[in-house]
Amino acid sequence: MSMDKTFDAASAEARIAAAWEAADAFAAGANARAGAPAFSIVIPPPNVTGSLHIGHALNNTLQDILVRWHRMQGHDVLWQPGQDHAGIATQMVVERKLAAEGKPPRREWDRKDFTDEIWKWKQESGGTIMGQLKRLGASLDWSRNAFTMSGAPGSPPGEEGNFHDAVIRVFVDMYDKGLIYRGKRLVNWDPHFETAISDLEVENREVPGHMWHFKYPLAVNPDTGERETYDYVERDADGNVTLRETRDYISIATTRPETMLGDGAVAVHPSDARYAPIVGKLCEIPVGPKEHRRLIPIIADEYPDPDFGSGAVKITGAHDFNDYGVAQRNGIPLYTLLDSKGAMRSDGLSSEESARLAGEIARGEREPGDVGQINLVPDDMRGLDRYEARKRVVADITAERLAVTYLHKEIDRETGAEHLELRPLVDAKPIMQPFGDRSGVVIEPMLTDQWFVDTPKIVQPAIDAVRDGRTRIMPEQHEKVYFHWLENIEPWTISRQLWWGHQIPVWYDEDGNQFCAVSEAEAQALAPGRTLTRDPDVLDTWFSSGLWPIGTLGWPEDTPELRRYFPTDTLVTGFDIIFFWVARMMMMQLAVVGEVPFRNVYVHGLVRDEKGAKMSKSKGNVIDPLDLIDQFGADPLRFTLTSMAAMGRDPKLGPKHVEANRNFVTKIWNATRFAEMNGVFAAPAPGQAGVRPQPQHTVNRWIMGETARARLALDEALAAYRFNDAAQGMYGFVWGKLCDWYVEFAKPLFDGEHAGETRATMAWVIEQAITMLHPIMPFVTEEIWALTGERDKMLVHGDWPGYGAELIDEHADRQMNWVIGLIEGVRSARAQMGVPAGAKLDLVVVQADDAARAALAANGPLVERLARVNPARDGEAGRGMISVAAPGASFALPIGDVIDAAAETTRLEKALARTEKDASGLRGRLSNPKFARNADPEVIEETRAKLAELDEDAARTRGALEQLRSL
RNA sequence: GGGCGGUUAGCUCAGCGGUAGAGCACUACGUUGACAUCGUAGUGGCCACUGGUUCGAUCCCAGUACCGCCCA
Repeated sequence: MSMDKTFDAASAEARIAAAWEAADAFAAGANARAGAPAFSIVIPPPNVTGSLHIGHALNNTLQDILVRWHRMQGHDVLWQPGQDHAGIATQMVVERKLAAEGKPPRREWDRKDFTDEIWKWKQESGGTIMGQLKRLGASLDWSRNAFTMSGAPGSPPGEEGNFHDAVIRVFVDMYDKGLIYRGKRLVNWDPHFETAISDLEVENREVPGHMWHFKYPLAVNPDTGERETYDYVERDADGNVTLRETRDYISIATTRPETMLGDGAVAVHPSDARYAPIVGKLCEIPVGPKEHRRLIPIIADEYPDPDFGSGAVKITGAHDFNDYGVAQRNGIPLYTLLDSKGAMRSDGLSSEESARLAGEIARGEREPGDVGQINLVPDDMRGLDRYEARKRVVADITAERLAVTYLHKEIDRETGAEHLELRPLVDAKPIMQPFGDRSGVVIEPMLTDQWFVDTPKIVQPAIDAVRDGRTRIMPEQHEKVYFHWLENIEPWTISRQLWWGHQIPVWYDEDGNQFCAVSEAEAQALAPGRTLTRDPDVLDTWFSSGLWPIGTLGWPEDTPELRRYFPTDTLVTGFDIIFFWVARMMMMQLAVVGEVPFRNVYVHGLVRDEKGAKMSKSKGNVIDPLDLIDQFGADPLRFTLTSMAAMGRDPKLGPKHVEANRNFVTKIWNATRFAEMNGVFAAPAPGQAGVRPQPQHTVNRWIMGETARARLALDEALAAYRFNDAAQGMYGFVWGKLCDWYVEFAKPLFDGEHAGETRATMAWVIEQAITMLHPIMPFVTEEIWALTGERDKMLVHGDWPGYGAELIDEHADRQMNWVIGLIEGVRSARAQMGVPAGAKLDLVVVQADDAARAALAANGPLVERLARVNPARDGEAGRGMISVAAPGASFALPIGDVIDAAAETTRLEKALARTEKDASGLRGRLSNPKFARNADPEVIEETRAKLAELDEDAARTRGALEQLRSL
């Protein structure tokens, strides 16, 4: 056997992945010891429309590390795969596909035929991301792949499963407990998809907008036939009057003039003295045909901010969430103006009839009741798009001179004549607007009938579970976010006006009574003799993903998996779905099975580009993990993401980082290759492979201790979810200890009396290193494992080491650190004095204590080789020599007559200055009486010892300097 | 406006009571039995600012500035 010069990731990864799959290596319980504890993770289900992005790569790498780590410890591991059906996104993908194929739009399809099309699409293209996860090396139990729509009516063969049953069962259960209800509420409406969406699916973005200022004339007093007037008074902070005028109008500001048509009131703050005289009076909405102008009341409410705009706010309860609240509090009717596409309504009563009824309501002559039939859109605006209607309203009001105006002065450049003009006051200013996160269109608040989960009723157990530690969220700061959201929770809109999803299991009879049951037959049994119609809406996808932990394990059946793996151990996820998903899973699992879904939640950051910018298609800075895998291999990508996964930090990723870690893979590969070339893995004695050697030589004893330290640090880091520490610790051990020192130390030993034990030790250390690295870099380690011995199982099922401090030999440790220090000292002195790297120098022992002599005697050949010196001999420092100090010893290196005394003096003085600076700091501390009085005695002792060491070091350097000067 | 973070070497980040570390980058040297995807040595920091607590603060506390993110 001989190894190639580098690891060929491209060919090896496919081969190894196939071998794992053939061996069923990731199946639940694979490699489990008898009686081992269970460890389970459910994957955050990617959208069925999704493909692997860098966030998935991070998320699944971290899960895979935990899973492989536990599996190698012999635990009973399940990593549950699956996808969610992504209602809106999937429907959108298939609608687009049909359009591209020249087929009719969805509304012209039969519902069943359309969902059949989606199922067809799902079976052809829905598995993309699963294949991509395999390329990443994710060790999910593929045989258990789940889907949030499995088992739904109409699902094709191969999509049988319990998920639909679970979802329906939970809905019925929660309905029966009064936790789900239907009601007419203001919800976020997506005019593109023509469906309600939850507030979490709305993105608020600041966009350039306009604020118009309009005058609402006060009503005409029927007694006098004149418009009402009032004294409008403005005062400064000291109460001095700054403006006083008589007005017959109230001025309001709005960013949405088209909604004026549906105004139900004008509101001012109760403390606002400017408008106190007219609260309770009526004013006129200044749009629409003159003969149908409506009067609305001026009311007082806490909502308006007196300092904002004019301080008066128009109230359109059916089209704004804040206004809705004001309308509810004050009994103001909610007039709907828009249809489901975001155009002005053209249904309902005529505008004349509507205006008449609305007028009666405003004057208190009629109870508001259900105002759904009232359509206050004037005839000539019916059917207009919302933005067209806005232009029309603004133009009409301005033409009528009811816009608030300012005097615009223009001086003619040629004639110098002044031209004065009244212009409408329009502030161009950024406004926050809601957008649908899927459609990208502006969301409309709409008054519609929807289904809600009464979240305030089920939220407390989810809060308590984290409060009392049954579920732990890491990093801790996210607990605050979690609590804050749950403590201020709003009802959750769960109905969607879509076809792709779990249809709501509620039927209505002729009178609109509701019958909720798991099937039509059962609903019919509840309503004997009545004709039932099923609610056409489907459930929010997150309602089903909320049941992911129990649903994937077979609930509502009482399966062995559910008993074995639930609650799951750890959920690994991004902070962006703490609300969407984590909090809802907590609420729902607790509501349905009375148990937390997971014990730990590890929240990782968002992968950014190397400059720290969010990746986005529009910025063009998206990094495709598959490109990186193609270019460098999956292991370097995984290692890079892991080493950047510091808790609470966003990884900043660039290709050069991955390249650097590809070099790390090459480094391990070549260390192994070196070992292999030196017969390290050749024919071990029977039974010797994998057995821990018991070497005598300090070098071998030392590296075993370092291996144990690495193992302790690694397990500690992984147990604390400090993935970056795990990766960086292994990097330091493999590169800094194993390759830089141990391999170099071993070279001379291969020819001596310790050759046998050195080969055995090196074989063991490399085996340990790849075992420990396997969870982070599964491919290259599996390959090395196969190349370096006859194995009875793959490394994916390798035995996780359990050794620790007992392998650390203090004596070997001290001695090798001394040797390393000496070699570094000699190298440093040589380099600074410009001694050619190839030149071999004498090593003169000027002075040495017993320990130093023993260390030197035991490791002579190592020092000679790595410091490039001849065997040490006793002697005096003298002309042409440079000085090197090591603990308990000083050395001199003759570098010939050409020694640059000045350079050597500079070098030593620099070293001395450093030492003295450190020493004086310590001395200052020790001489401070308060330190002596208050500090821990142990600390004082340590400080003294450190100072003594520094003093000794300084004295040695000073001696060398003196000698240099005397020559 | 409310909340949560961050500010440490040129860059990316660790450290979080005892006077600062890593990787990358940079400089010089170098093909010594695996590795140039490499080796050796080095340069580089008022640990954002201002106070406080403490024998001692990069670390704890309070405030300020700037930069992010989330929610209004």
